[in-house]
Amino acid sequence: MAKNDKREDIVRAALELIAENGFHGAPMAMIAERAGVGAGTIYRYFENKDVMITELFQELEERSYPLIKEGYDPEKPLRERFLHLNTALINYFIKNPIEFRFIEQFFNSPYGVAHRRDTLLGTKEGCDVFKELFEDGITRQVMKDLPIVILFDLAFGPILAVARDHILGFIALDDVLIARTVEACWDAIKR
Amino acid sequence: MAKNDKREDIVRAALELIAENGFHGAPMAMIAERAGVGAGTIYRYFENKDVMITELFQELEERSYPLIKEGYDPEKPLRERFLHLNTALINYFIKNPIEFRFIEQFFNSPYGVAHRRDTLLGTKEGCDVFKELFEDGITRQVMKDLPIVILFDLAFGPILAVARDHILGFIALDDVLIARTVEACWDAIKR
DNA sequence: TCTCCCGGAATGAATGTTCATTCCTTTCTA
DNA sequence: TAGAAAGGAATGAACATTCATTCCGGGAGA
Repeated sequence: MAKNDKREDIVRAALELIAENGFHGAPMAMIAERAGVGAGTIYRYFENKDVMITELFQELEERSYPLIKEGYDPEKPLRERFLHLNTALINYFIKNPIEFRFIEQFFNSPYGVAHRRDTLLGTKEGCDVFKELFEDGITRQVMKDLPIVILFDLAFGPILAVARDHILGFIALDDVLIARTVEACWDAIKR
Repeated sequence: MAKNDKREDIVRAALELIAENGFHGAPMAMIAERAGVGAGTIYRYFENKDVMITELFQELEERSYPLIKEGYDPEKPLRERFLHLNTALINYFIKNPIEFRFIEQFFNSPYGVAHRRDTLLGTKEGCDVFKELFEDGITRQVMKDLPIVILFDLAFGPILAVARDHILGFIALDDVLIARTVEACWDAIKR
């Protein structure tokens, strides 16, 4: 029990500090202090900082994936499925700003490039639902016949940008604005 | 003459190393070595690393802005103007991958957030042409009536993502693919 | 024409700081 | 009381920055 508590404290502290200040604004000593833990203790739970960051990301991924798929019905029409997923995604981001900022940092770092390479090219599970959705959309001629990667970019590029602008305070998203933004993404990929 | 040469060498070396390895993979000593210059020499041209990075970005901005505006005709119809600008932008990125990667690093760092704040909220010149274009599009009811910031994100989010994926080798863009991607961005923002 | 200085430019070893990681000590727990 | 867990001072590597020293071009004087 105490073991998991301590690990949880470290994870939360690392997440917060990295989200706030980036990887290089989150020294291990500072993470330890915020977690209320000795500097050496972190190394009882994680081999080193790199491993810690990678595991942190994986845990976030596993935690968020079910939330985003919640209520997803693969029998519904394509458009509806897309709107559902993208709305869930943007809502997850703005309701979990700390997590979002960490994910952003992760993707914009060497870790993220490797991860993207595995996901897009390799044989790694992950965005299965999205991939299926796009492949389905192309074969049924509902979406533009573009490489999957470009469809991804058209669909998620703006979502990430909008979420970031909301979290940084450049816009104030509400449900209406979110719905209209997601619709606009649909316009970009639909035929 | 020799003076500018040396400064040029430093700028080029810094640009390359930061684009390749990020800010933290480009120590001053390494920049100096690649520039063929003593470590102390850099400080004859730039007050410190922060100032160097900021000036680097400003120089890139000044150099690229005219290239993107080249051939832009404010009298043409909105759609045509948008396609022209966005195509020029993506072409600039994929023809200058080093510059693109540096700009990406810059925007995904505390430097970039400050810059974005100034550009979007403050009274800083910069994306005048784009801002005018979007405002024009909204008042003429050709574009969706969304906050300018969201239109920016819909238009440029995918462009950045696609350029990155091309440069990292995840897709191979050609003129046709570029044209179709830019059209898709137009679909996202048009009414 | 040749020599000798002078001053700014360039250099890179030295400095001080920040950090990840280690490892010996202390504190729990069973 | 033994053994595991936690703590945090110590270590050493990596860095940005400084500064005493060297280099070099060109101008004055012979």
